[in-house]
Amino acid sequence: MSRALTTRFAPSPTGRLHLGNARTALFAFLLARAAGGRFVLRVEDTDSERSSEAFLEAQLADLRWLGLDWDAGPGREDAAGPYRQSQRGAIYAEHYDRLEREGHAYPCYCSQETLAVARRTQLARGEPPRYPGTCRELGALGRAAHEAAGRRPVLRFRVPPGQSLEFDDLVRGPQRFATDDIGDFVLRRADGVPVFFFCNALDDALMGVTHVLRGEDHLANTPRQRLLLEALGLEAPAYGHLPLLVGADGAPLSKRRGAASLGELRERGYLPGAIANYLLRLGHAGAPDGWVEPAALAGHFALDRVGRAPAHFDESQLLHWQREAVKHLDEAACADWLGPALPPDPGAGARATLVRLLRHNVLFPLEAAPWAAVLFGDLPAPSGDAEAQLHEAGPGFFAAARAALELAGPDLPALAREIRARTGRRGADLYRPLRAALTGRCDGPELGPLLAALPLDTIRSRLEAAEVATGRA
RNA sequence: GCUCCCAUCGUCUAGAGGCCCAGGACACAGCCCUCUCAAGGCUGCGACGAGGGUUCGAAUCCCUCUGGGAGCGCCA
Repeated sequence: MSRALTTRFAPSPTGRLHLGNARTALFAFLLARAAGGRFVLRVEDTDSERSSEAFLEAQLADLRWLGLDWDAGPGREDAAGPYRQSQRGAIYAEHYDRLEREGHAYPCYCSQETLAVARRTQLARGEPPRYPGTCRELGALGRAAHEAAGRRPVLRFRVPPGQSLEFDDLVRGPQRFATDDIGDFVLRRADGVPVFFFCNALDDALMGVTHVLRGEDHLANTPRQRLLLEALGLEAPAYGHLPLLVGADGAPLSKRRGAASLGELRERGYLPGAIANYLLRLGHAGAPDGWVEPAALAGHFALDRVGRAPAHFDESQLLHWQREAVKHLDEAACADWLGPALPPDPGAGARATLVRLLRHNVLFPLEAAPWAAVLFGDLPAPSGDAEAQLHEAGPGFFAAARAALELAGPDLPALAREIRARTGRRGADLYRPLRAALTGRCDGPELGPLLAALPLDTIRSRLEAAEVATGRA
């Protein structure tokens, strides 16, 4: 029976997720969904020093927000769990024993200083730095001596010499490595903590992962991990290495260089669909030109359309997808999105009115906030161009507008007709000063609905204020 | 230092020897529409990193250079 295609995302909770992580996660998720397979989330928290519960919670929240639901992982345990590496110590111990028993791994007592010196000399000689093999053939006696001296060994994998390793990378094609280019690598630190190479590969195999998508920086790890799994008699997944995401300066995105985290983008009001639509097209061809609904994303993802060159993150592109995302928001979702940025309770139904008015006029919730004041509070001081608009029209215009309002009411077509009859103004000459007086600015939603949403008294007093401000005789 | 990878408009990309004096999207500029902003429509700007080959013909194949990236850890 063939296993369902299974992918995974395996973050370390040592910080917030950034866009590069998000893209890797998204692609893995889409690959699974496109094939009707499974998506697993595994937490690589073996480094208790740097991992934190708070980061873990934040990462899980960010992934859920992006729409990446895992079939197995934290909160969705199954027989292959636990899905936190910090809870898998017994499993690792068992495999360490086996590796050592069968001669695939050996204890190494070399000090870090010794190794650093060796590395330096190798580098100076123009050789690649590699473990010199000092402890490789250490007998029982030698070990006993080190132990007696109180040294704690690391466990090293014995890389078989003289072999050529070949495999197909899911995105980069055929790869070939020589085992002679790979030094014996560490599987377990002296303090007993398992290292990435080991638990990452082992867990993938144990959790039934069939396709691993990860950053290009892991490409050279792949032969080691395949070697390791082979020694354990486990089936290795297929690996695909995604090109890195780089910033405008061409340097890889990293949190410490100010790359925005997913969480920050979210706090700034970006919509998950905007992020996903952008990411789908970053270093990946074949997506249609227009907006793709989140649920349809998987249908547009194909591994063979993933590029091999580093992709630049460009916020103006993200902004475009944000615009699309807002456009495709329904009213309820829009209210949820805008809600937190609006004042507590501008009054019954007021919030819904605001949302309806602003739906197509703002890109971020922050831009909506000032409108709450415009509609239901005191008018902020007019902008410069609004003020110019006011003076261009003059007090007579606003006096006429006030009189017209008493006759026609707040219905824009009727009101405009009445004002036109009294002032001779029409079109832009009529609407723009009206807008300026009513909102204190020159941009914003359509005037008709705006007028209908404003209390009649507010309209009156703002027209009067404009008349006074422009110098009523 | 050594090994490996990558290279088309500002950005994401199409392009797998003639369909390409290179197509699309975003951005930018202009025009139209319009009470404004946005949206929408139209037009424009804009690239095969350089040099050598191979070929009747190269963005596509080969070589060199340049530029960028990755890896070589008791980091993940």
